[in-house]
Order: sequence, then C-alpha cells, then structure tokens
Amino acid sequence: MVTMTRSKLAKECGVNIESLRYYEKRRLIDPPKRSEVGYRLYSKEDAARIRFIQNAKKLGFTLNEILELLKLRVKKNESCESVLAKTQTKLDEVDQKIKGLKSMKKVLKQMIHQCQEATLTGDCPILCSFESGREL
Amino acid sequence: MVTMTRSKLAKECGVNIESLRYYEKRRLIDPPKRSEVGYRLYSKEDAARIRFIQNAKKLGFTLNEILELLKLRVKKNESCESVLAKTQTKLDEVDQKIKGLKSMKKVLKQMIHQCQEATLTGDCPILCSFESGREL
DNA sequence: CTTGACCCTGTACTATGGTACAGGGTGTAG
DNA sequence: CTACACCCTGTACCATAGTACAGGGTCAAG
Repeated sequence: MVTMTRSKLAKECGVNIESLRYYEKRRLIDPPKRSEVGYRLYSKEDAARIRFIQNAKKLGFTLNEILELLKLRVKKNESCESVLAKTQTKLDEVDQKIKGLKSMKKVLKQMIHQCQEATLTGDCPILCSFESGREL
Repeated sequence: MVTMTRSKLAKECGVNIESLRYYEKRRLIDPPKRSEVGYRLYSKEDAARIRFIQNAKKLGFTLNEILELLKLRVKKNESCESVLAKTQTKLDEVDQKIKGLKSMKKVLKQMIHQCQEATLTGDCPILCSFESGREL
C-alpha cells in the first residue's frame, strides 16, 4: 500500500504540517500506521479526509461538526434510524446554508447590475439579503 | 427616530450584549449615537447589520470578510470598476461555497437513500463529496 | 562520517471571536 | 430614598483552531 510521511501529506493537501498532528489529537483522522522507528505513514484515504476537512471548514463547519459528518455511516452497533436522523439533520443544515448563500448571491448580482447602471447610492444594499430577521 | 439600548438590541438579535461592543471595536457597526449620559442608542439599521453579521458568520465568513461585504457600495471616492471587481470576487466565493454545499448535499441524500435500502457498509461515503482534491 | 532534511514528543504561544468581571454611574418603581 | 436593573469603561479570561519551538532521534547524499 502506498504511504507517505507527514511533510508529504501536508504539502499535498496544502495544510500546515502541525495541523495533521492537531487533527489526529482531535480524532478527525485515525492515528496513522507507524514505520519501524515511529514515523507516521499516511494513506490516500487520510489525504482525502484532510481535503474534506479543509473544504468543510471553508463552508462554515466547525471541527466538531466535521467530526459528526465524518462519523455518519452505518455501524454495527447503531440503528439505521439513528444514522438516518443525523444525516437528515445535517442535510437540513446544508440546505439552510445554501439558502443563505443564494440570497447573498442575489444581492451581489443586483449590486453588479446596479453598479453597471451607475445608479447606486450610499446605502448598503447587501444588508437587504438577510432582512426581516430570518434565521439561517 | 426609533432607538434602542444595548440590551434590547442584543435580545432582538439573539447575540450576547458584549458582542455589540466587540463589533463596534472591530468597526463592523458604526459607533452608535449616545444619550445625554452616554448610553448607546441603536437604530433599526444597526439591528439589520447585526443580523447580517450573524447570518454571514454561519455561512463561513470571517468578521474581516463580513466587513468587506458590508463595505461593498459605491462611494464618492471610489471608482465603480473597483466596487464591481470586489463584488464579483465575493460573488465567485459565494458560488464556490454553494457548489461545495451542493456536493455535500448530494452525498448526504445518497446516504439517506442507501440507508433506507440498508446497504451501507463501514466505509465513509461522505468523503466522496470532495474527492479528487478539487478546490473550493 | 558528517551535515542537512526529515521525524518524534511535549509544551508554549498565537489569532479570532467572543465573554465575564470590576468598579462606578443612571433611572425608575415602590 | 433606596433597591434593582440597567448603562459606562477597562481589562482579564475563555474556546477554537491552529502554529512554533525545544530537545532529541533518523536517514541519505556527498
């Protein structure tokens, strides 16, 4: 099986080398296999996980939330209903985020349009994107 | 003009009272008018701003990014092109976030589907949502 | 066989985004 | 006129998510 060391994985995923140890401590990645002298040996799966973590972080998930996302799967000792419920909850969260971003996108587009017509005043149009106290 | 005091605004927007002072320090909201004895008096516009900040935070924007979003508008001393470029950049960022969330959504949906068919193995299916090192 | 680039652990430090006092003033209800 | 709920400032503290050493071992090129 192909493995790589800490610095290689960090480089490949564009993260700081120390973050790998941090994610290991936070249990976001499994403790990797070790070489004879104790060097960490990471797999391609580890790389995929690190990339997933980076992406999910950019989407506004905390490390704890990302851990929950990564744990979503059917395990022997867990009922399918429980996984289903958790997954549905995450799906709802994702949908709310998409909605929020879409309304932000709409306003940004309007701004570009208005700007091209040179009719913008000093008001801040982007505020309108989340008017009326709507929850995300 | 209708104004409200610190605790009222905090309550209305569901934020900690001290966060208001913090946002003021970070220049995310303008220093509010003061009463004769120095009490902060917030406007409805301030409330809208606070709600915008809360929502944008949930969407994965940092306070600095939110500040940039709030500053997007045509000002006397700034060329329309500059605003246009900045807005387009933000729009692209938002689009990337939406794409990322959509692929996560897709996998979550698949998981729910598979779970209902009780065919899920021990693998982590959500990892696939960002496979192949694609940038967000 | 040494030198430079890696690796290990543990611990300390940082930035961001708050949150919580302490010590003092204000304002209104009973 | 006092008690309680507010407000003010400044400063200290907190959680999250890293990031940077220090002190020591490994390994491969020259």
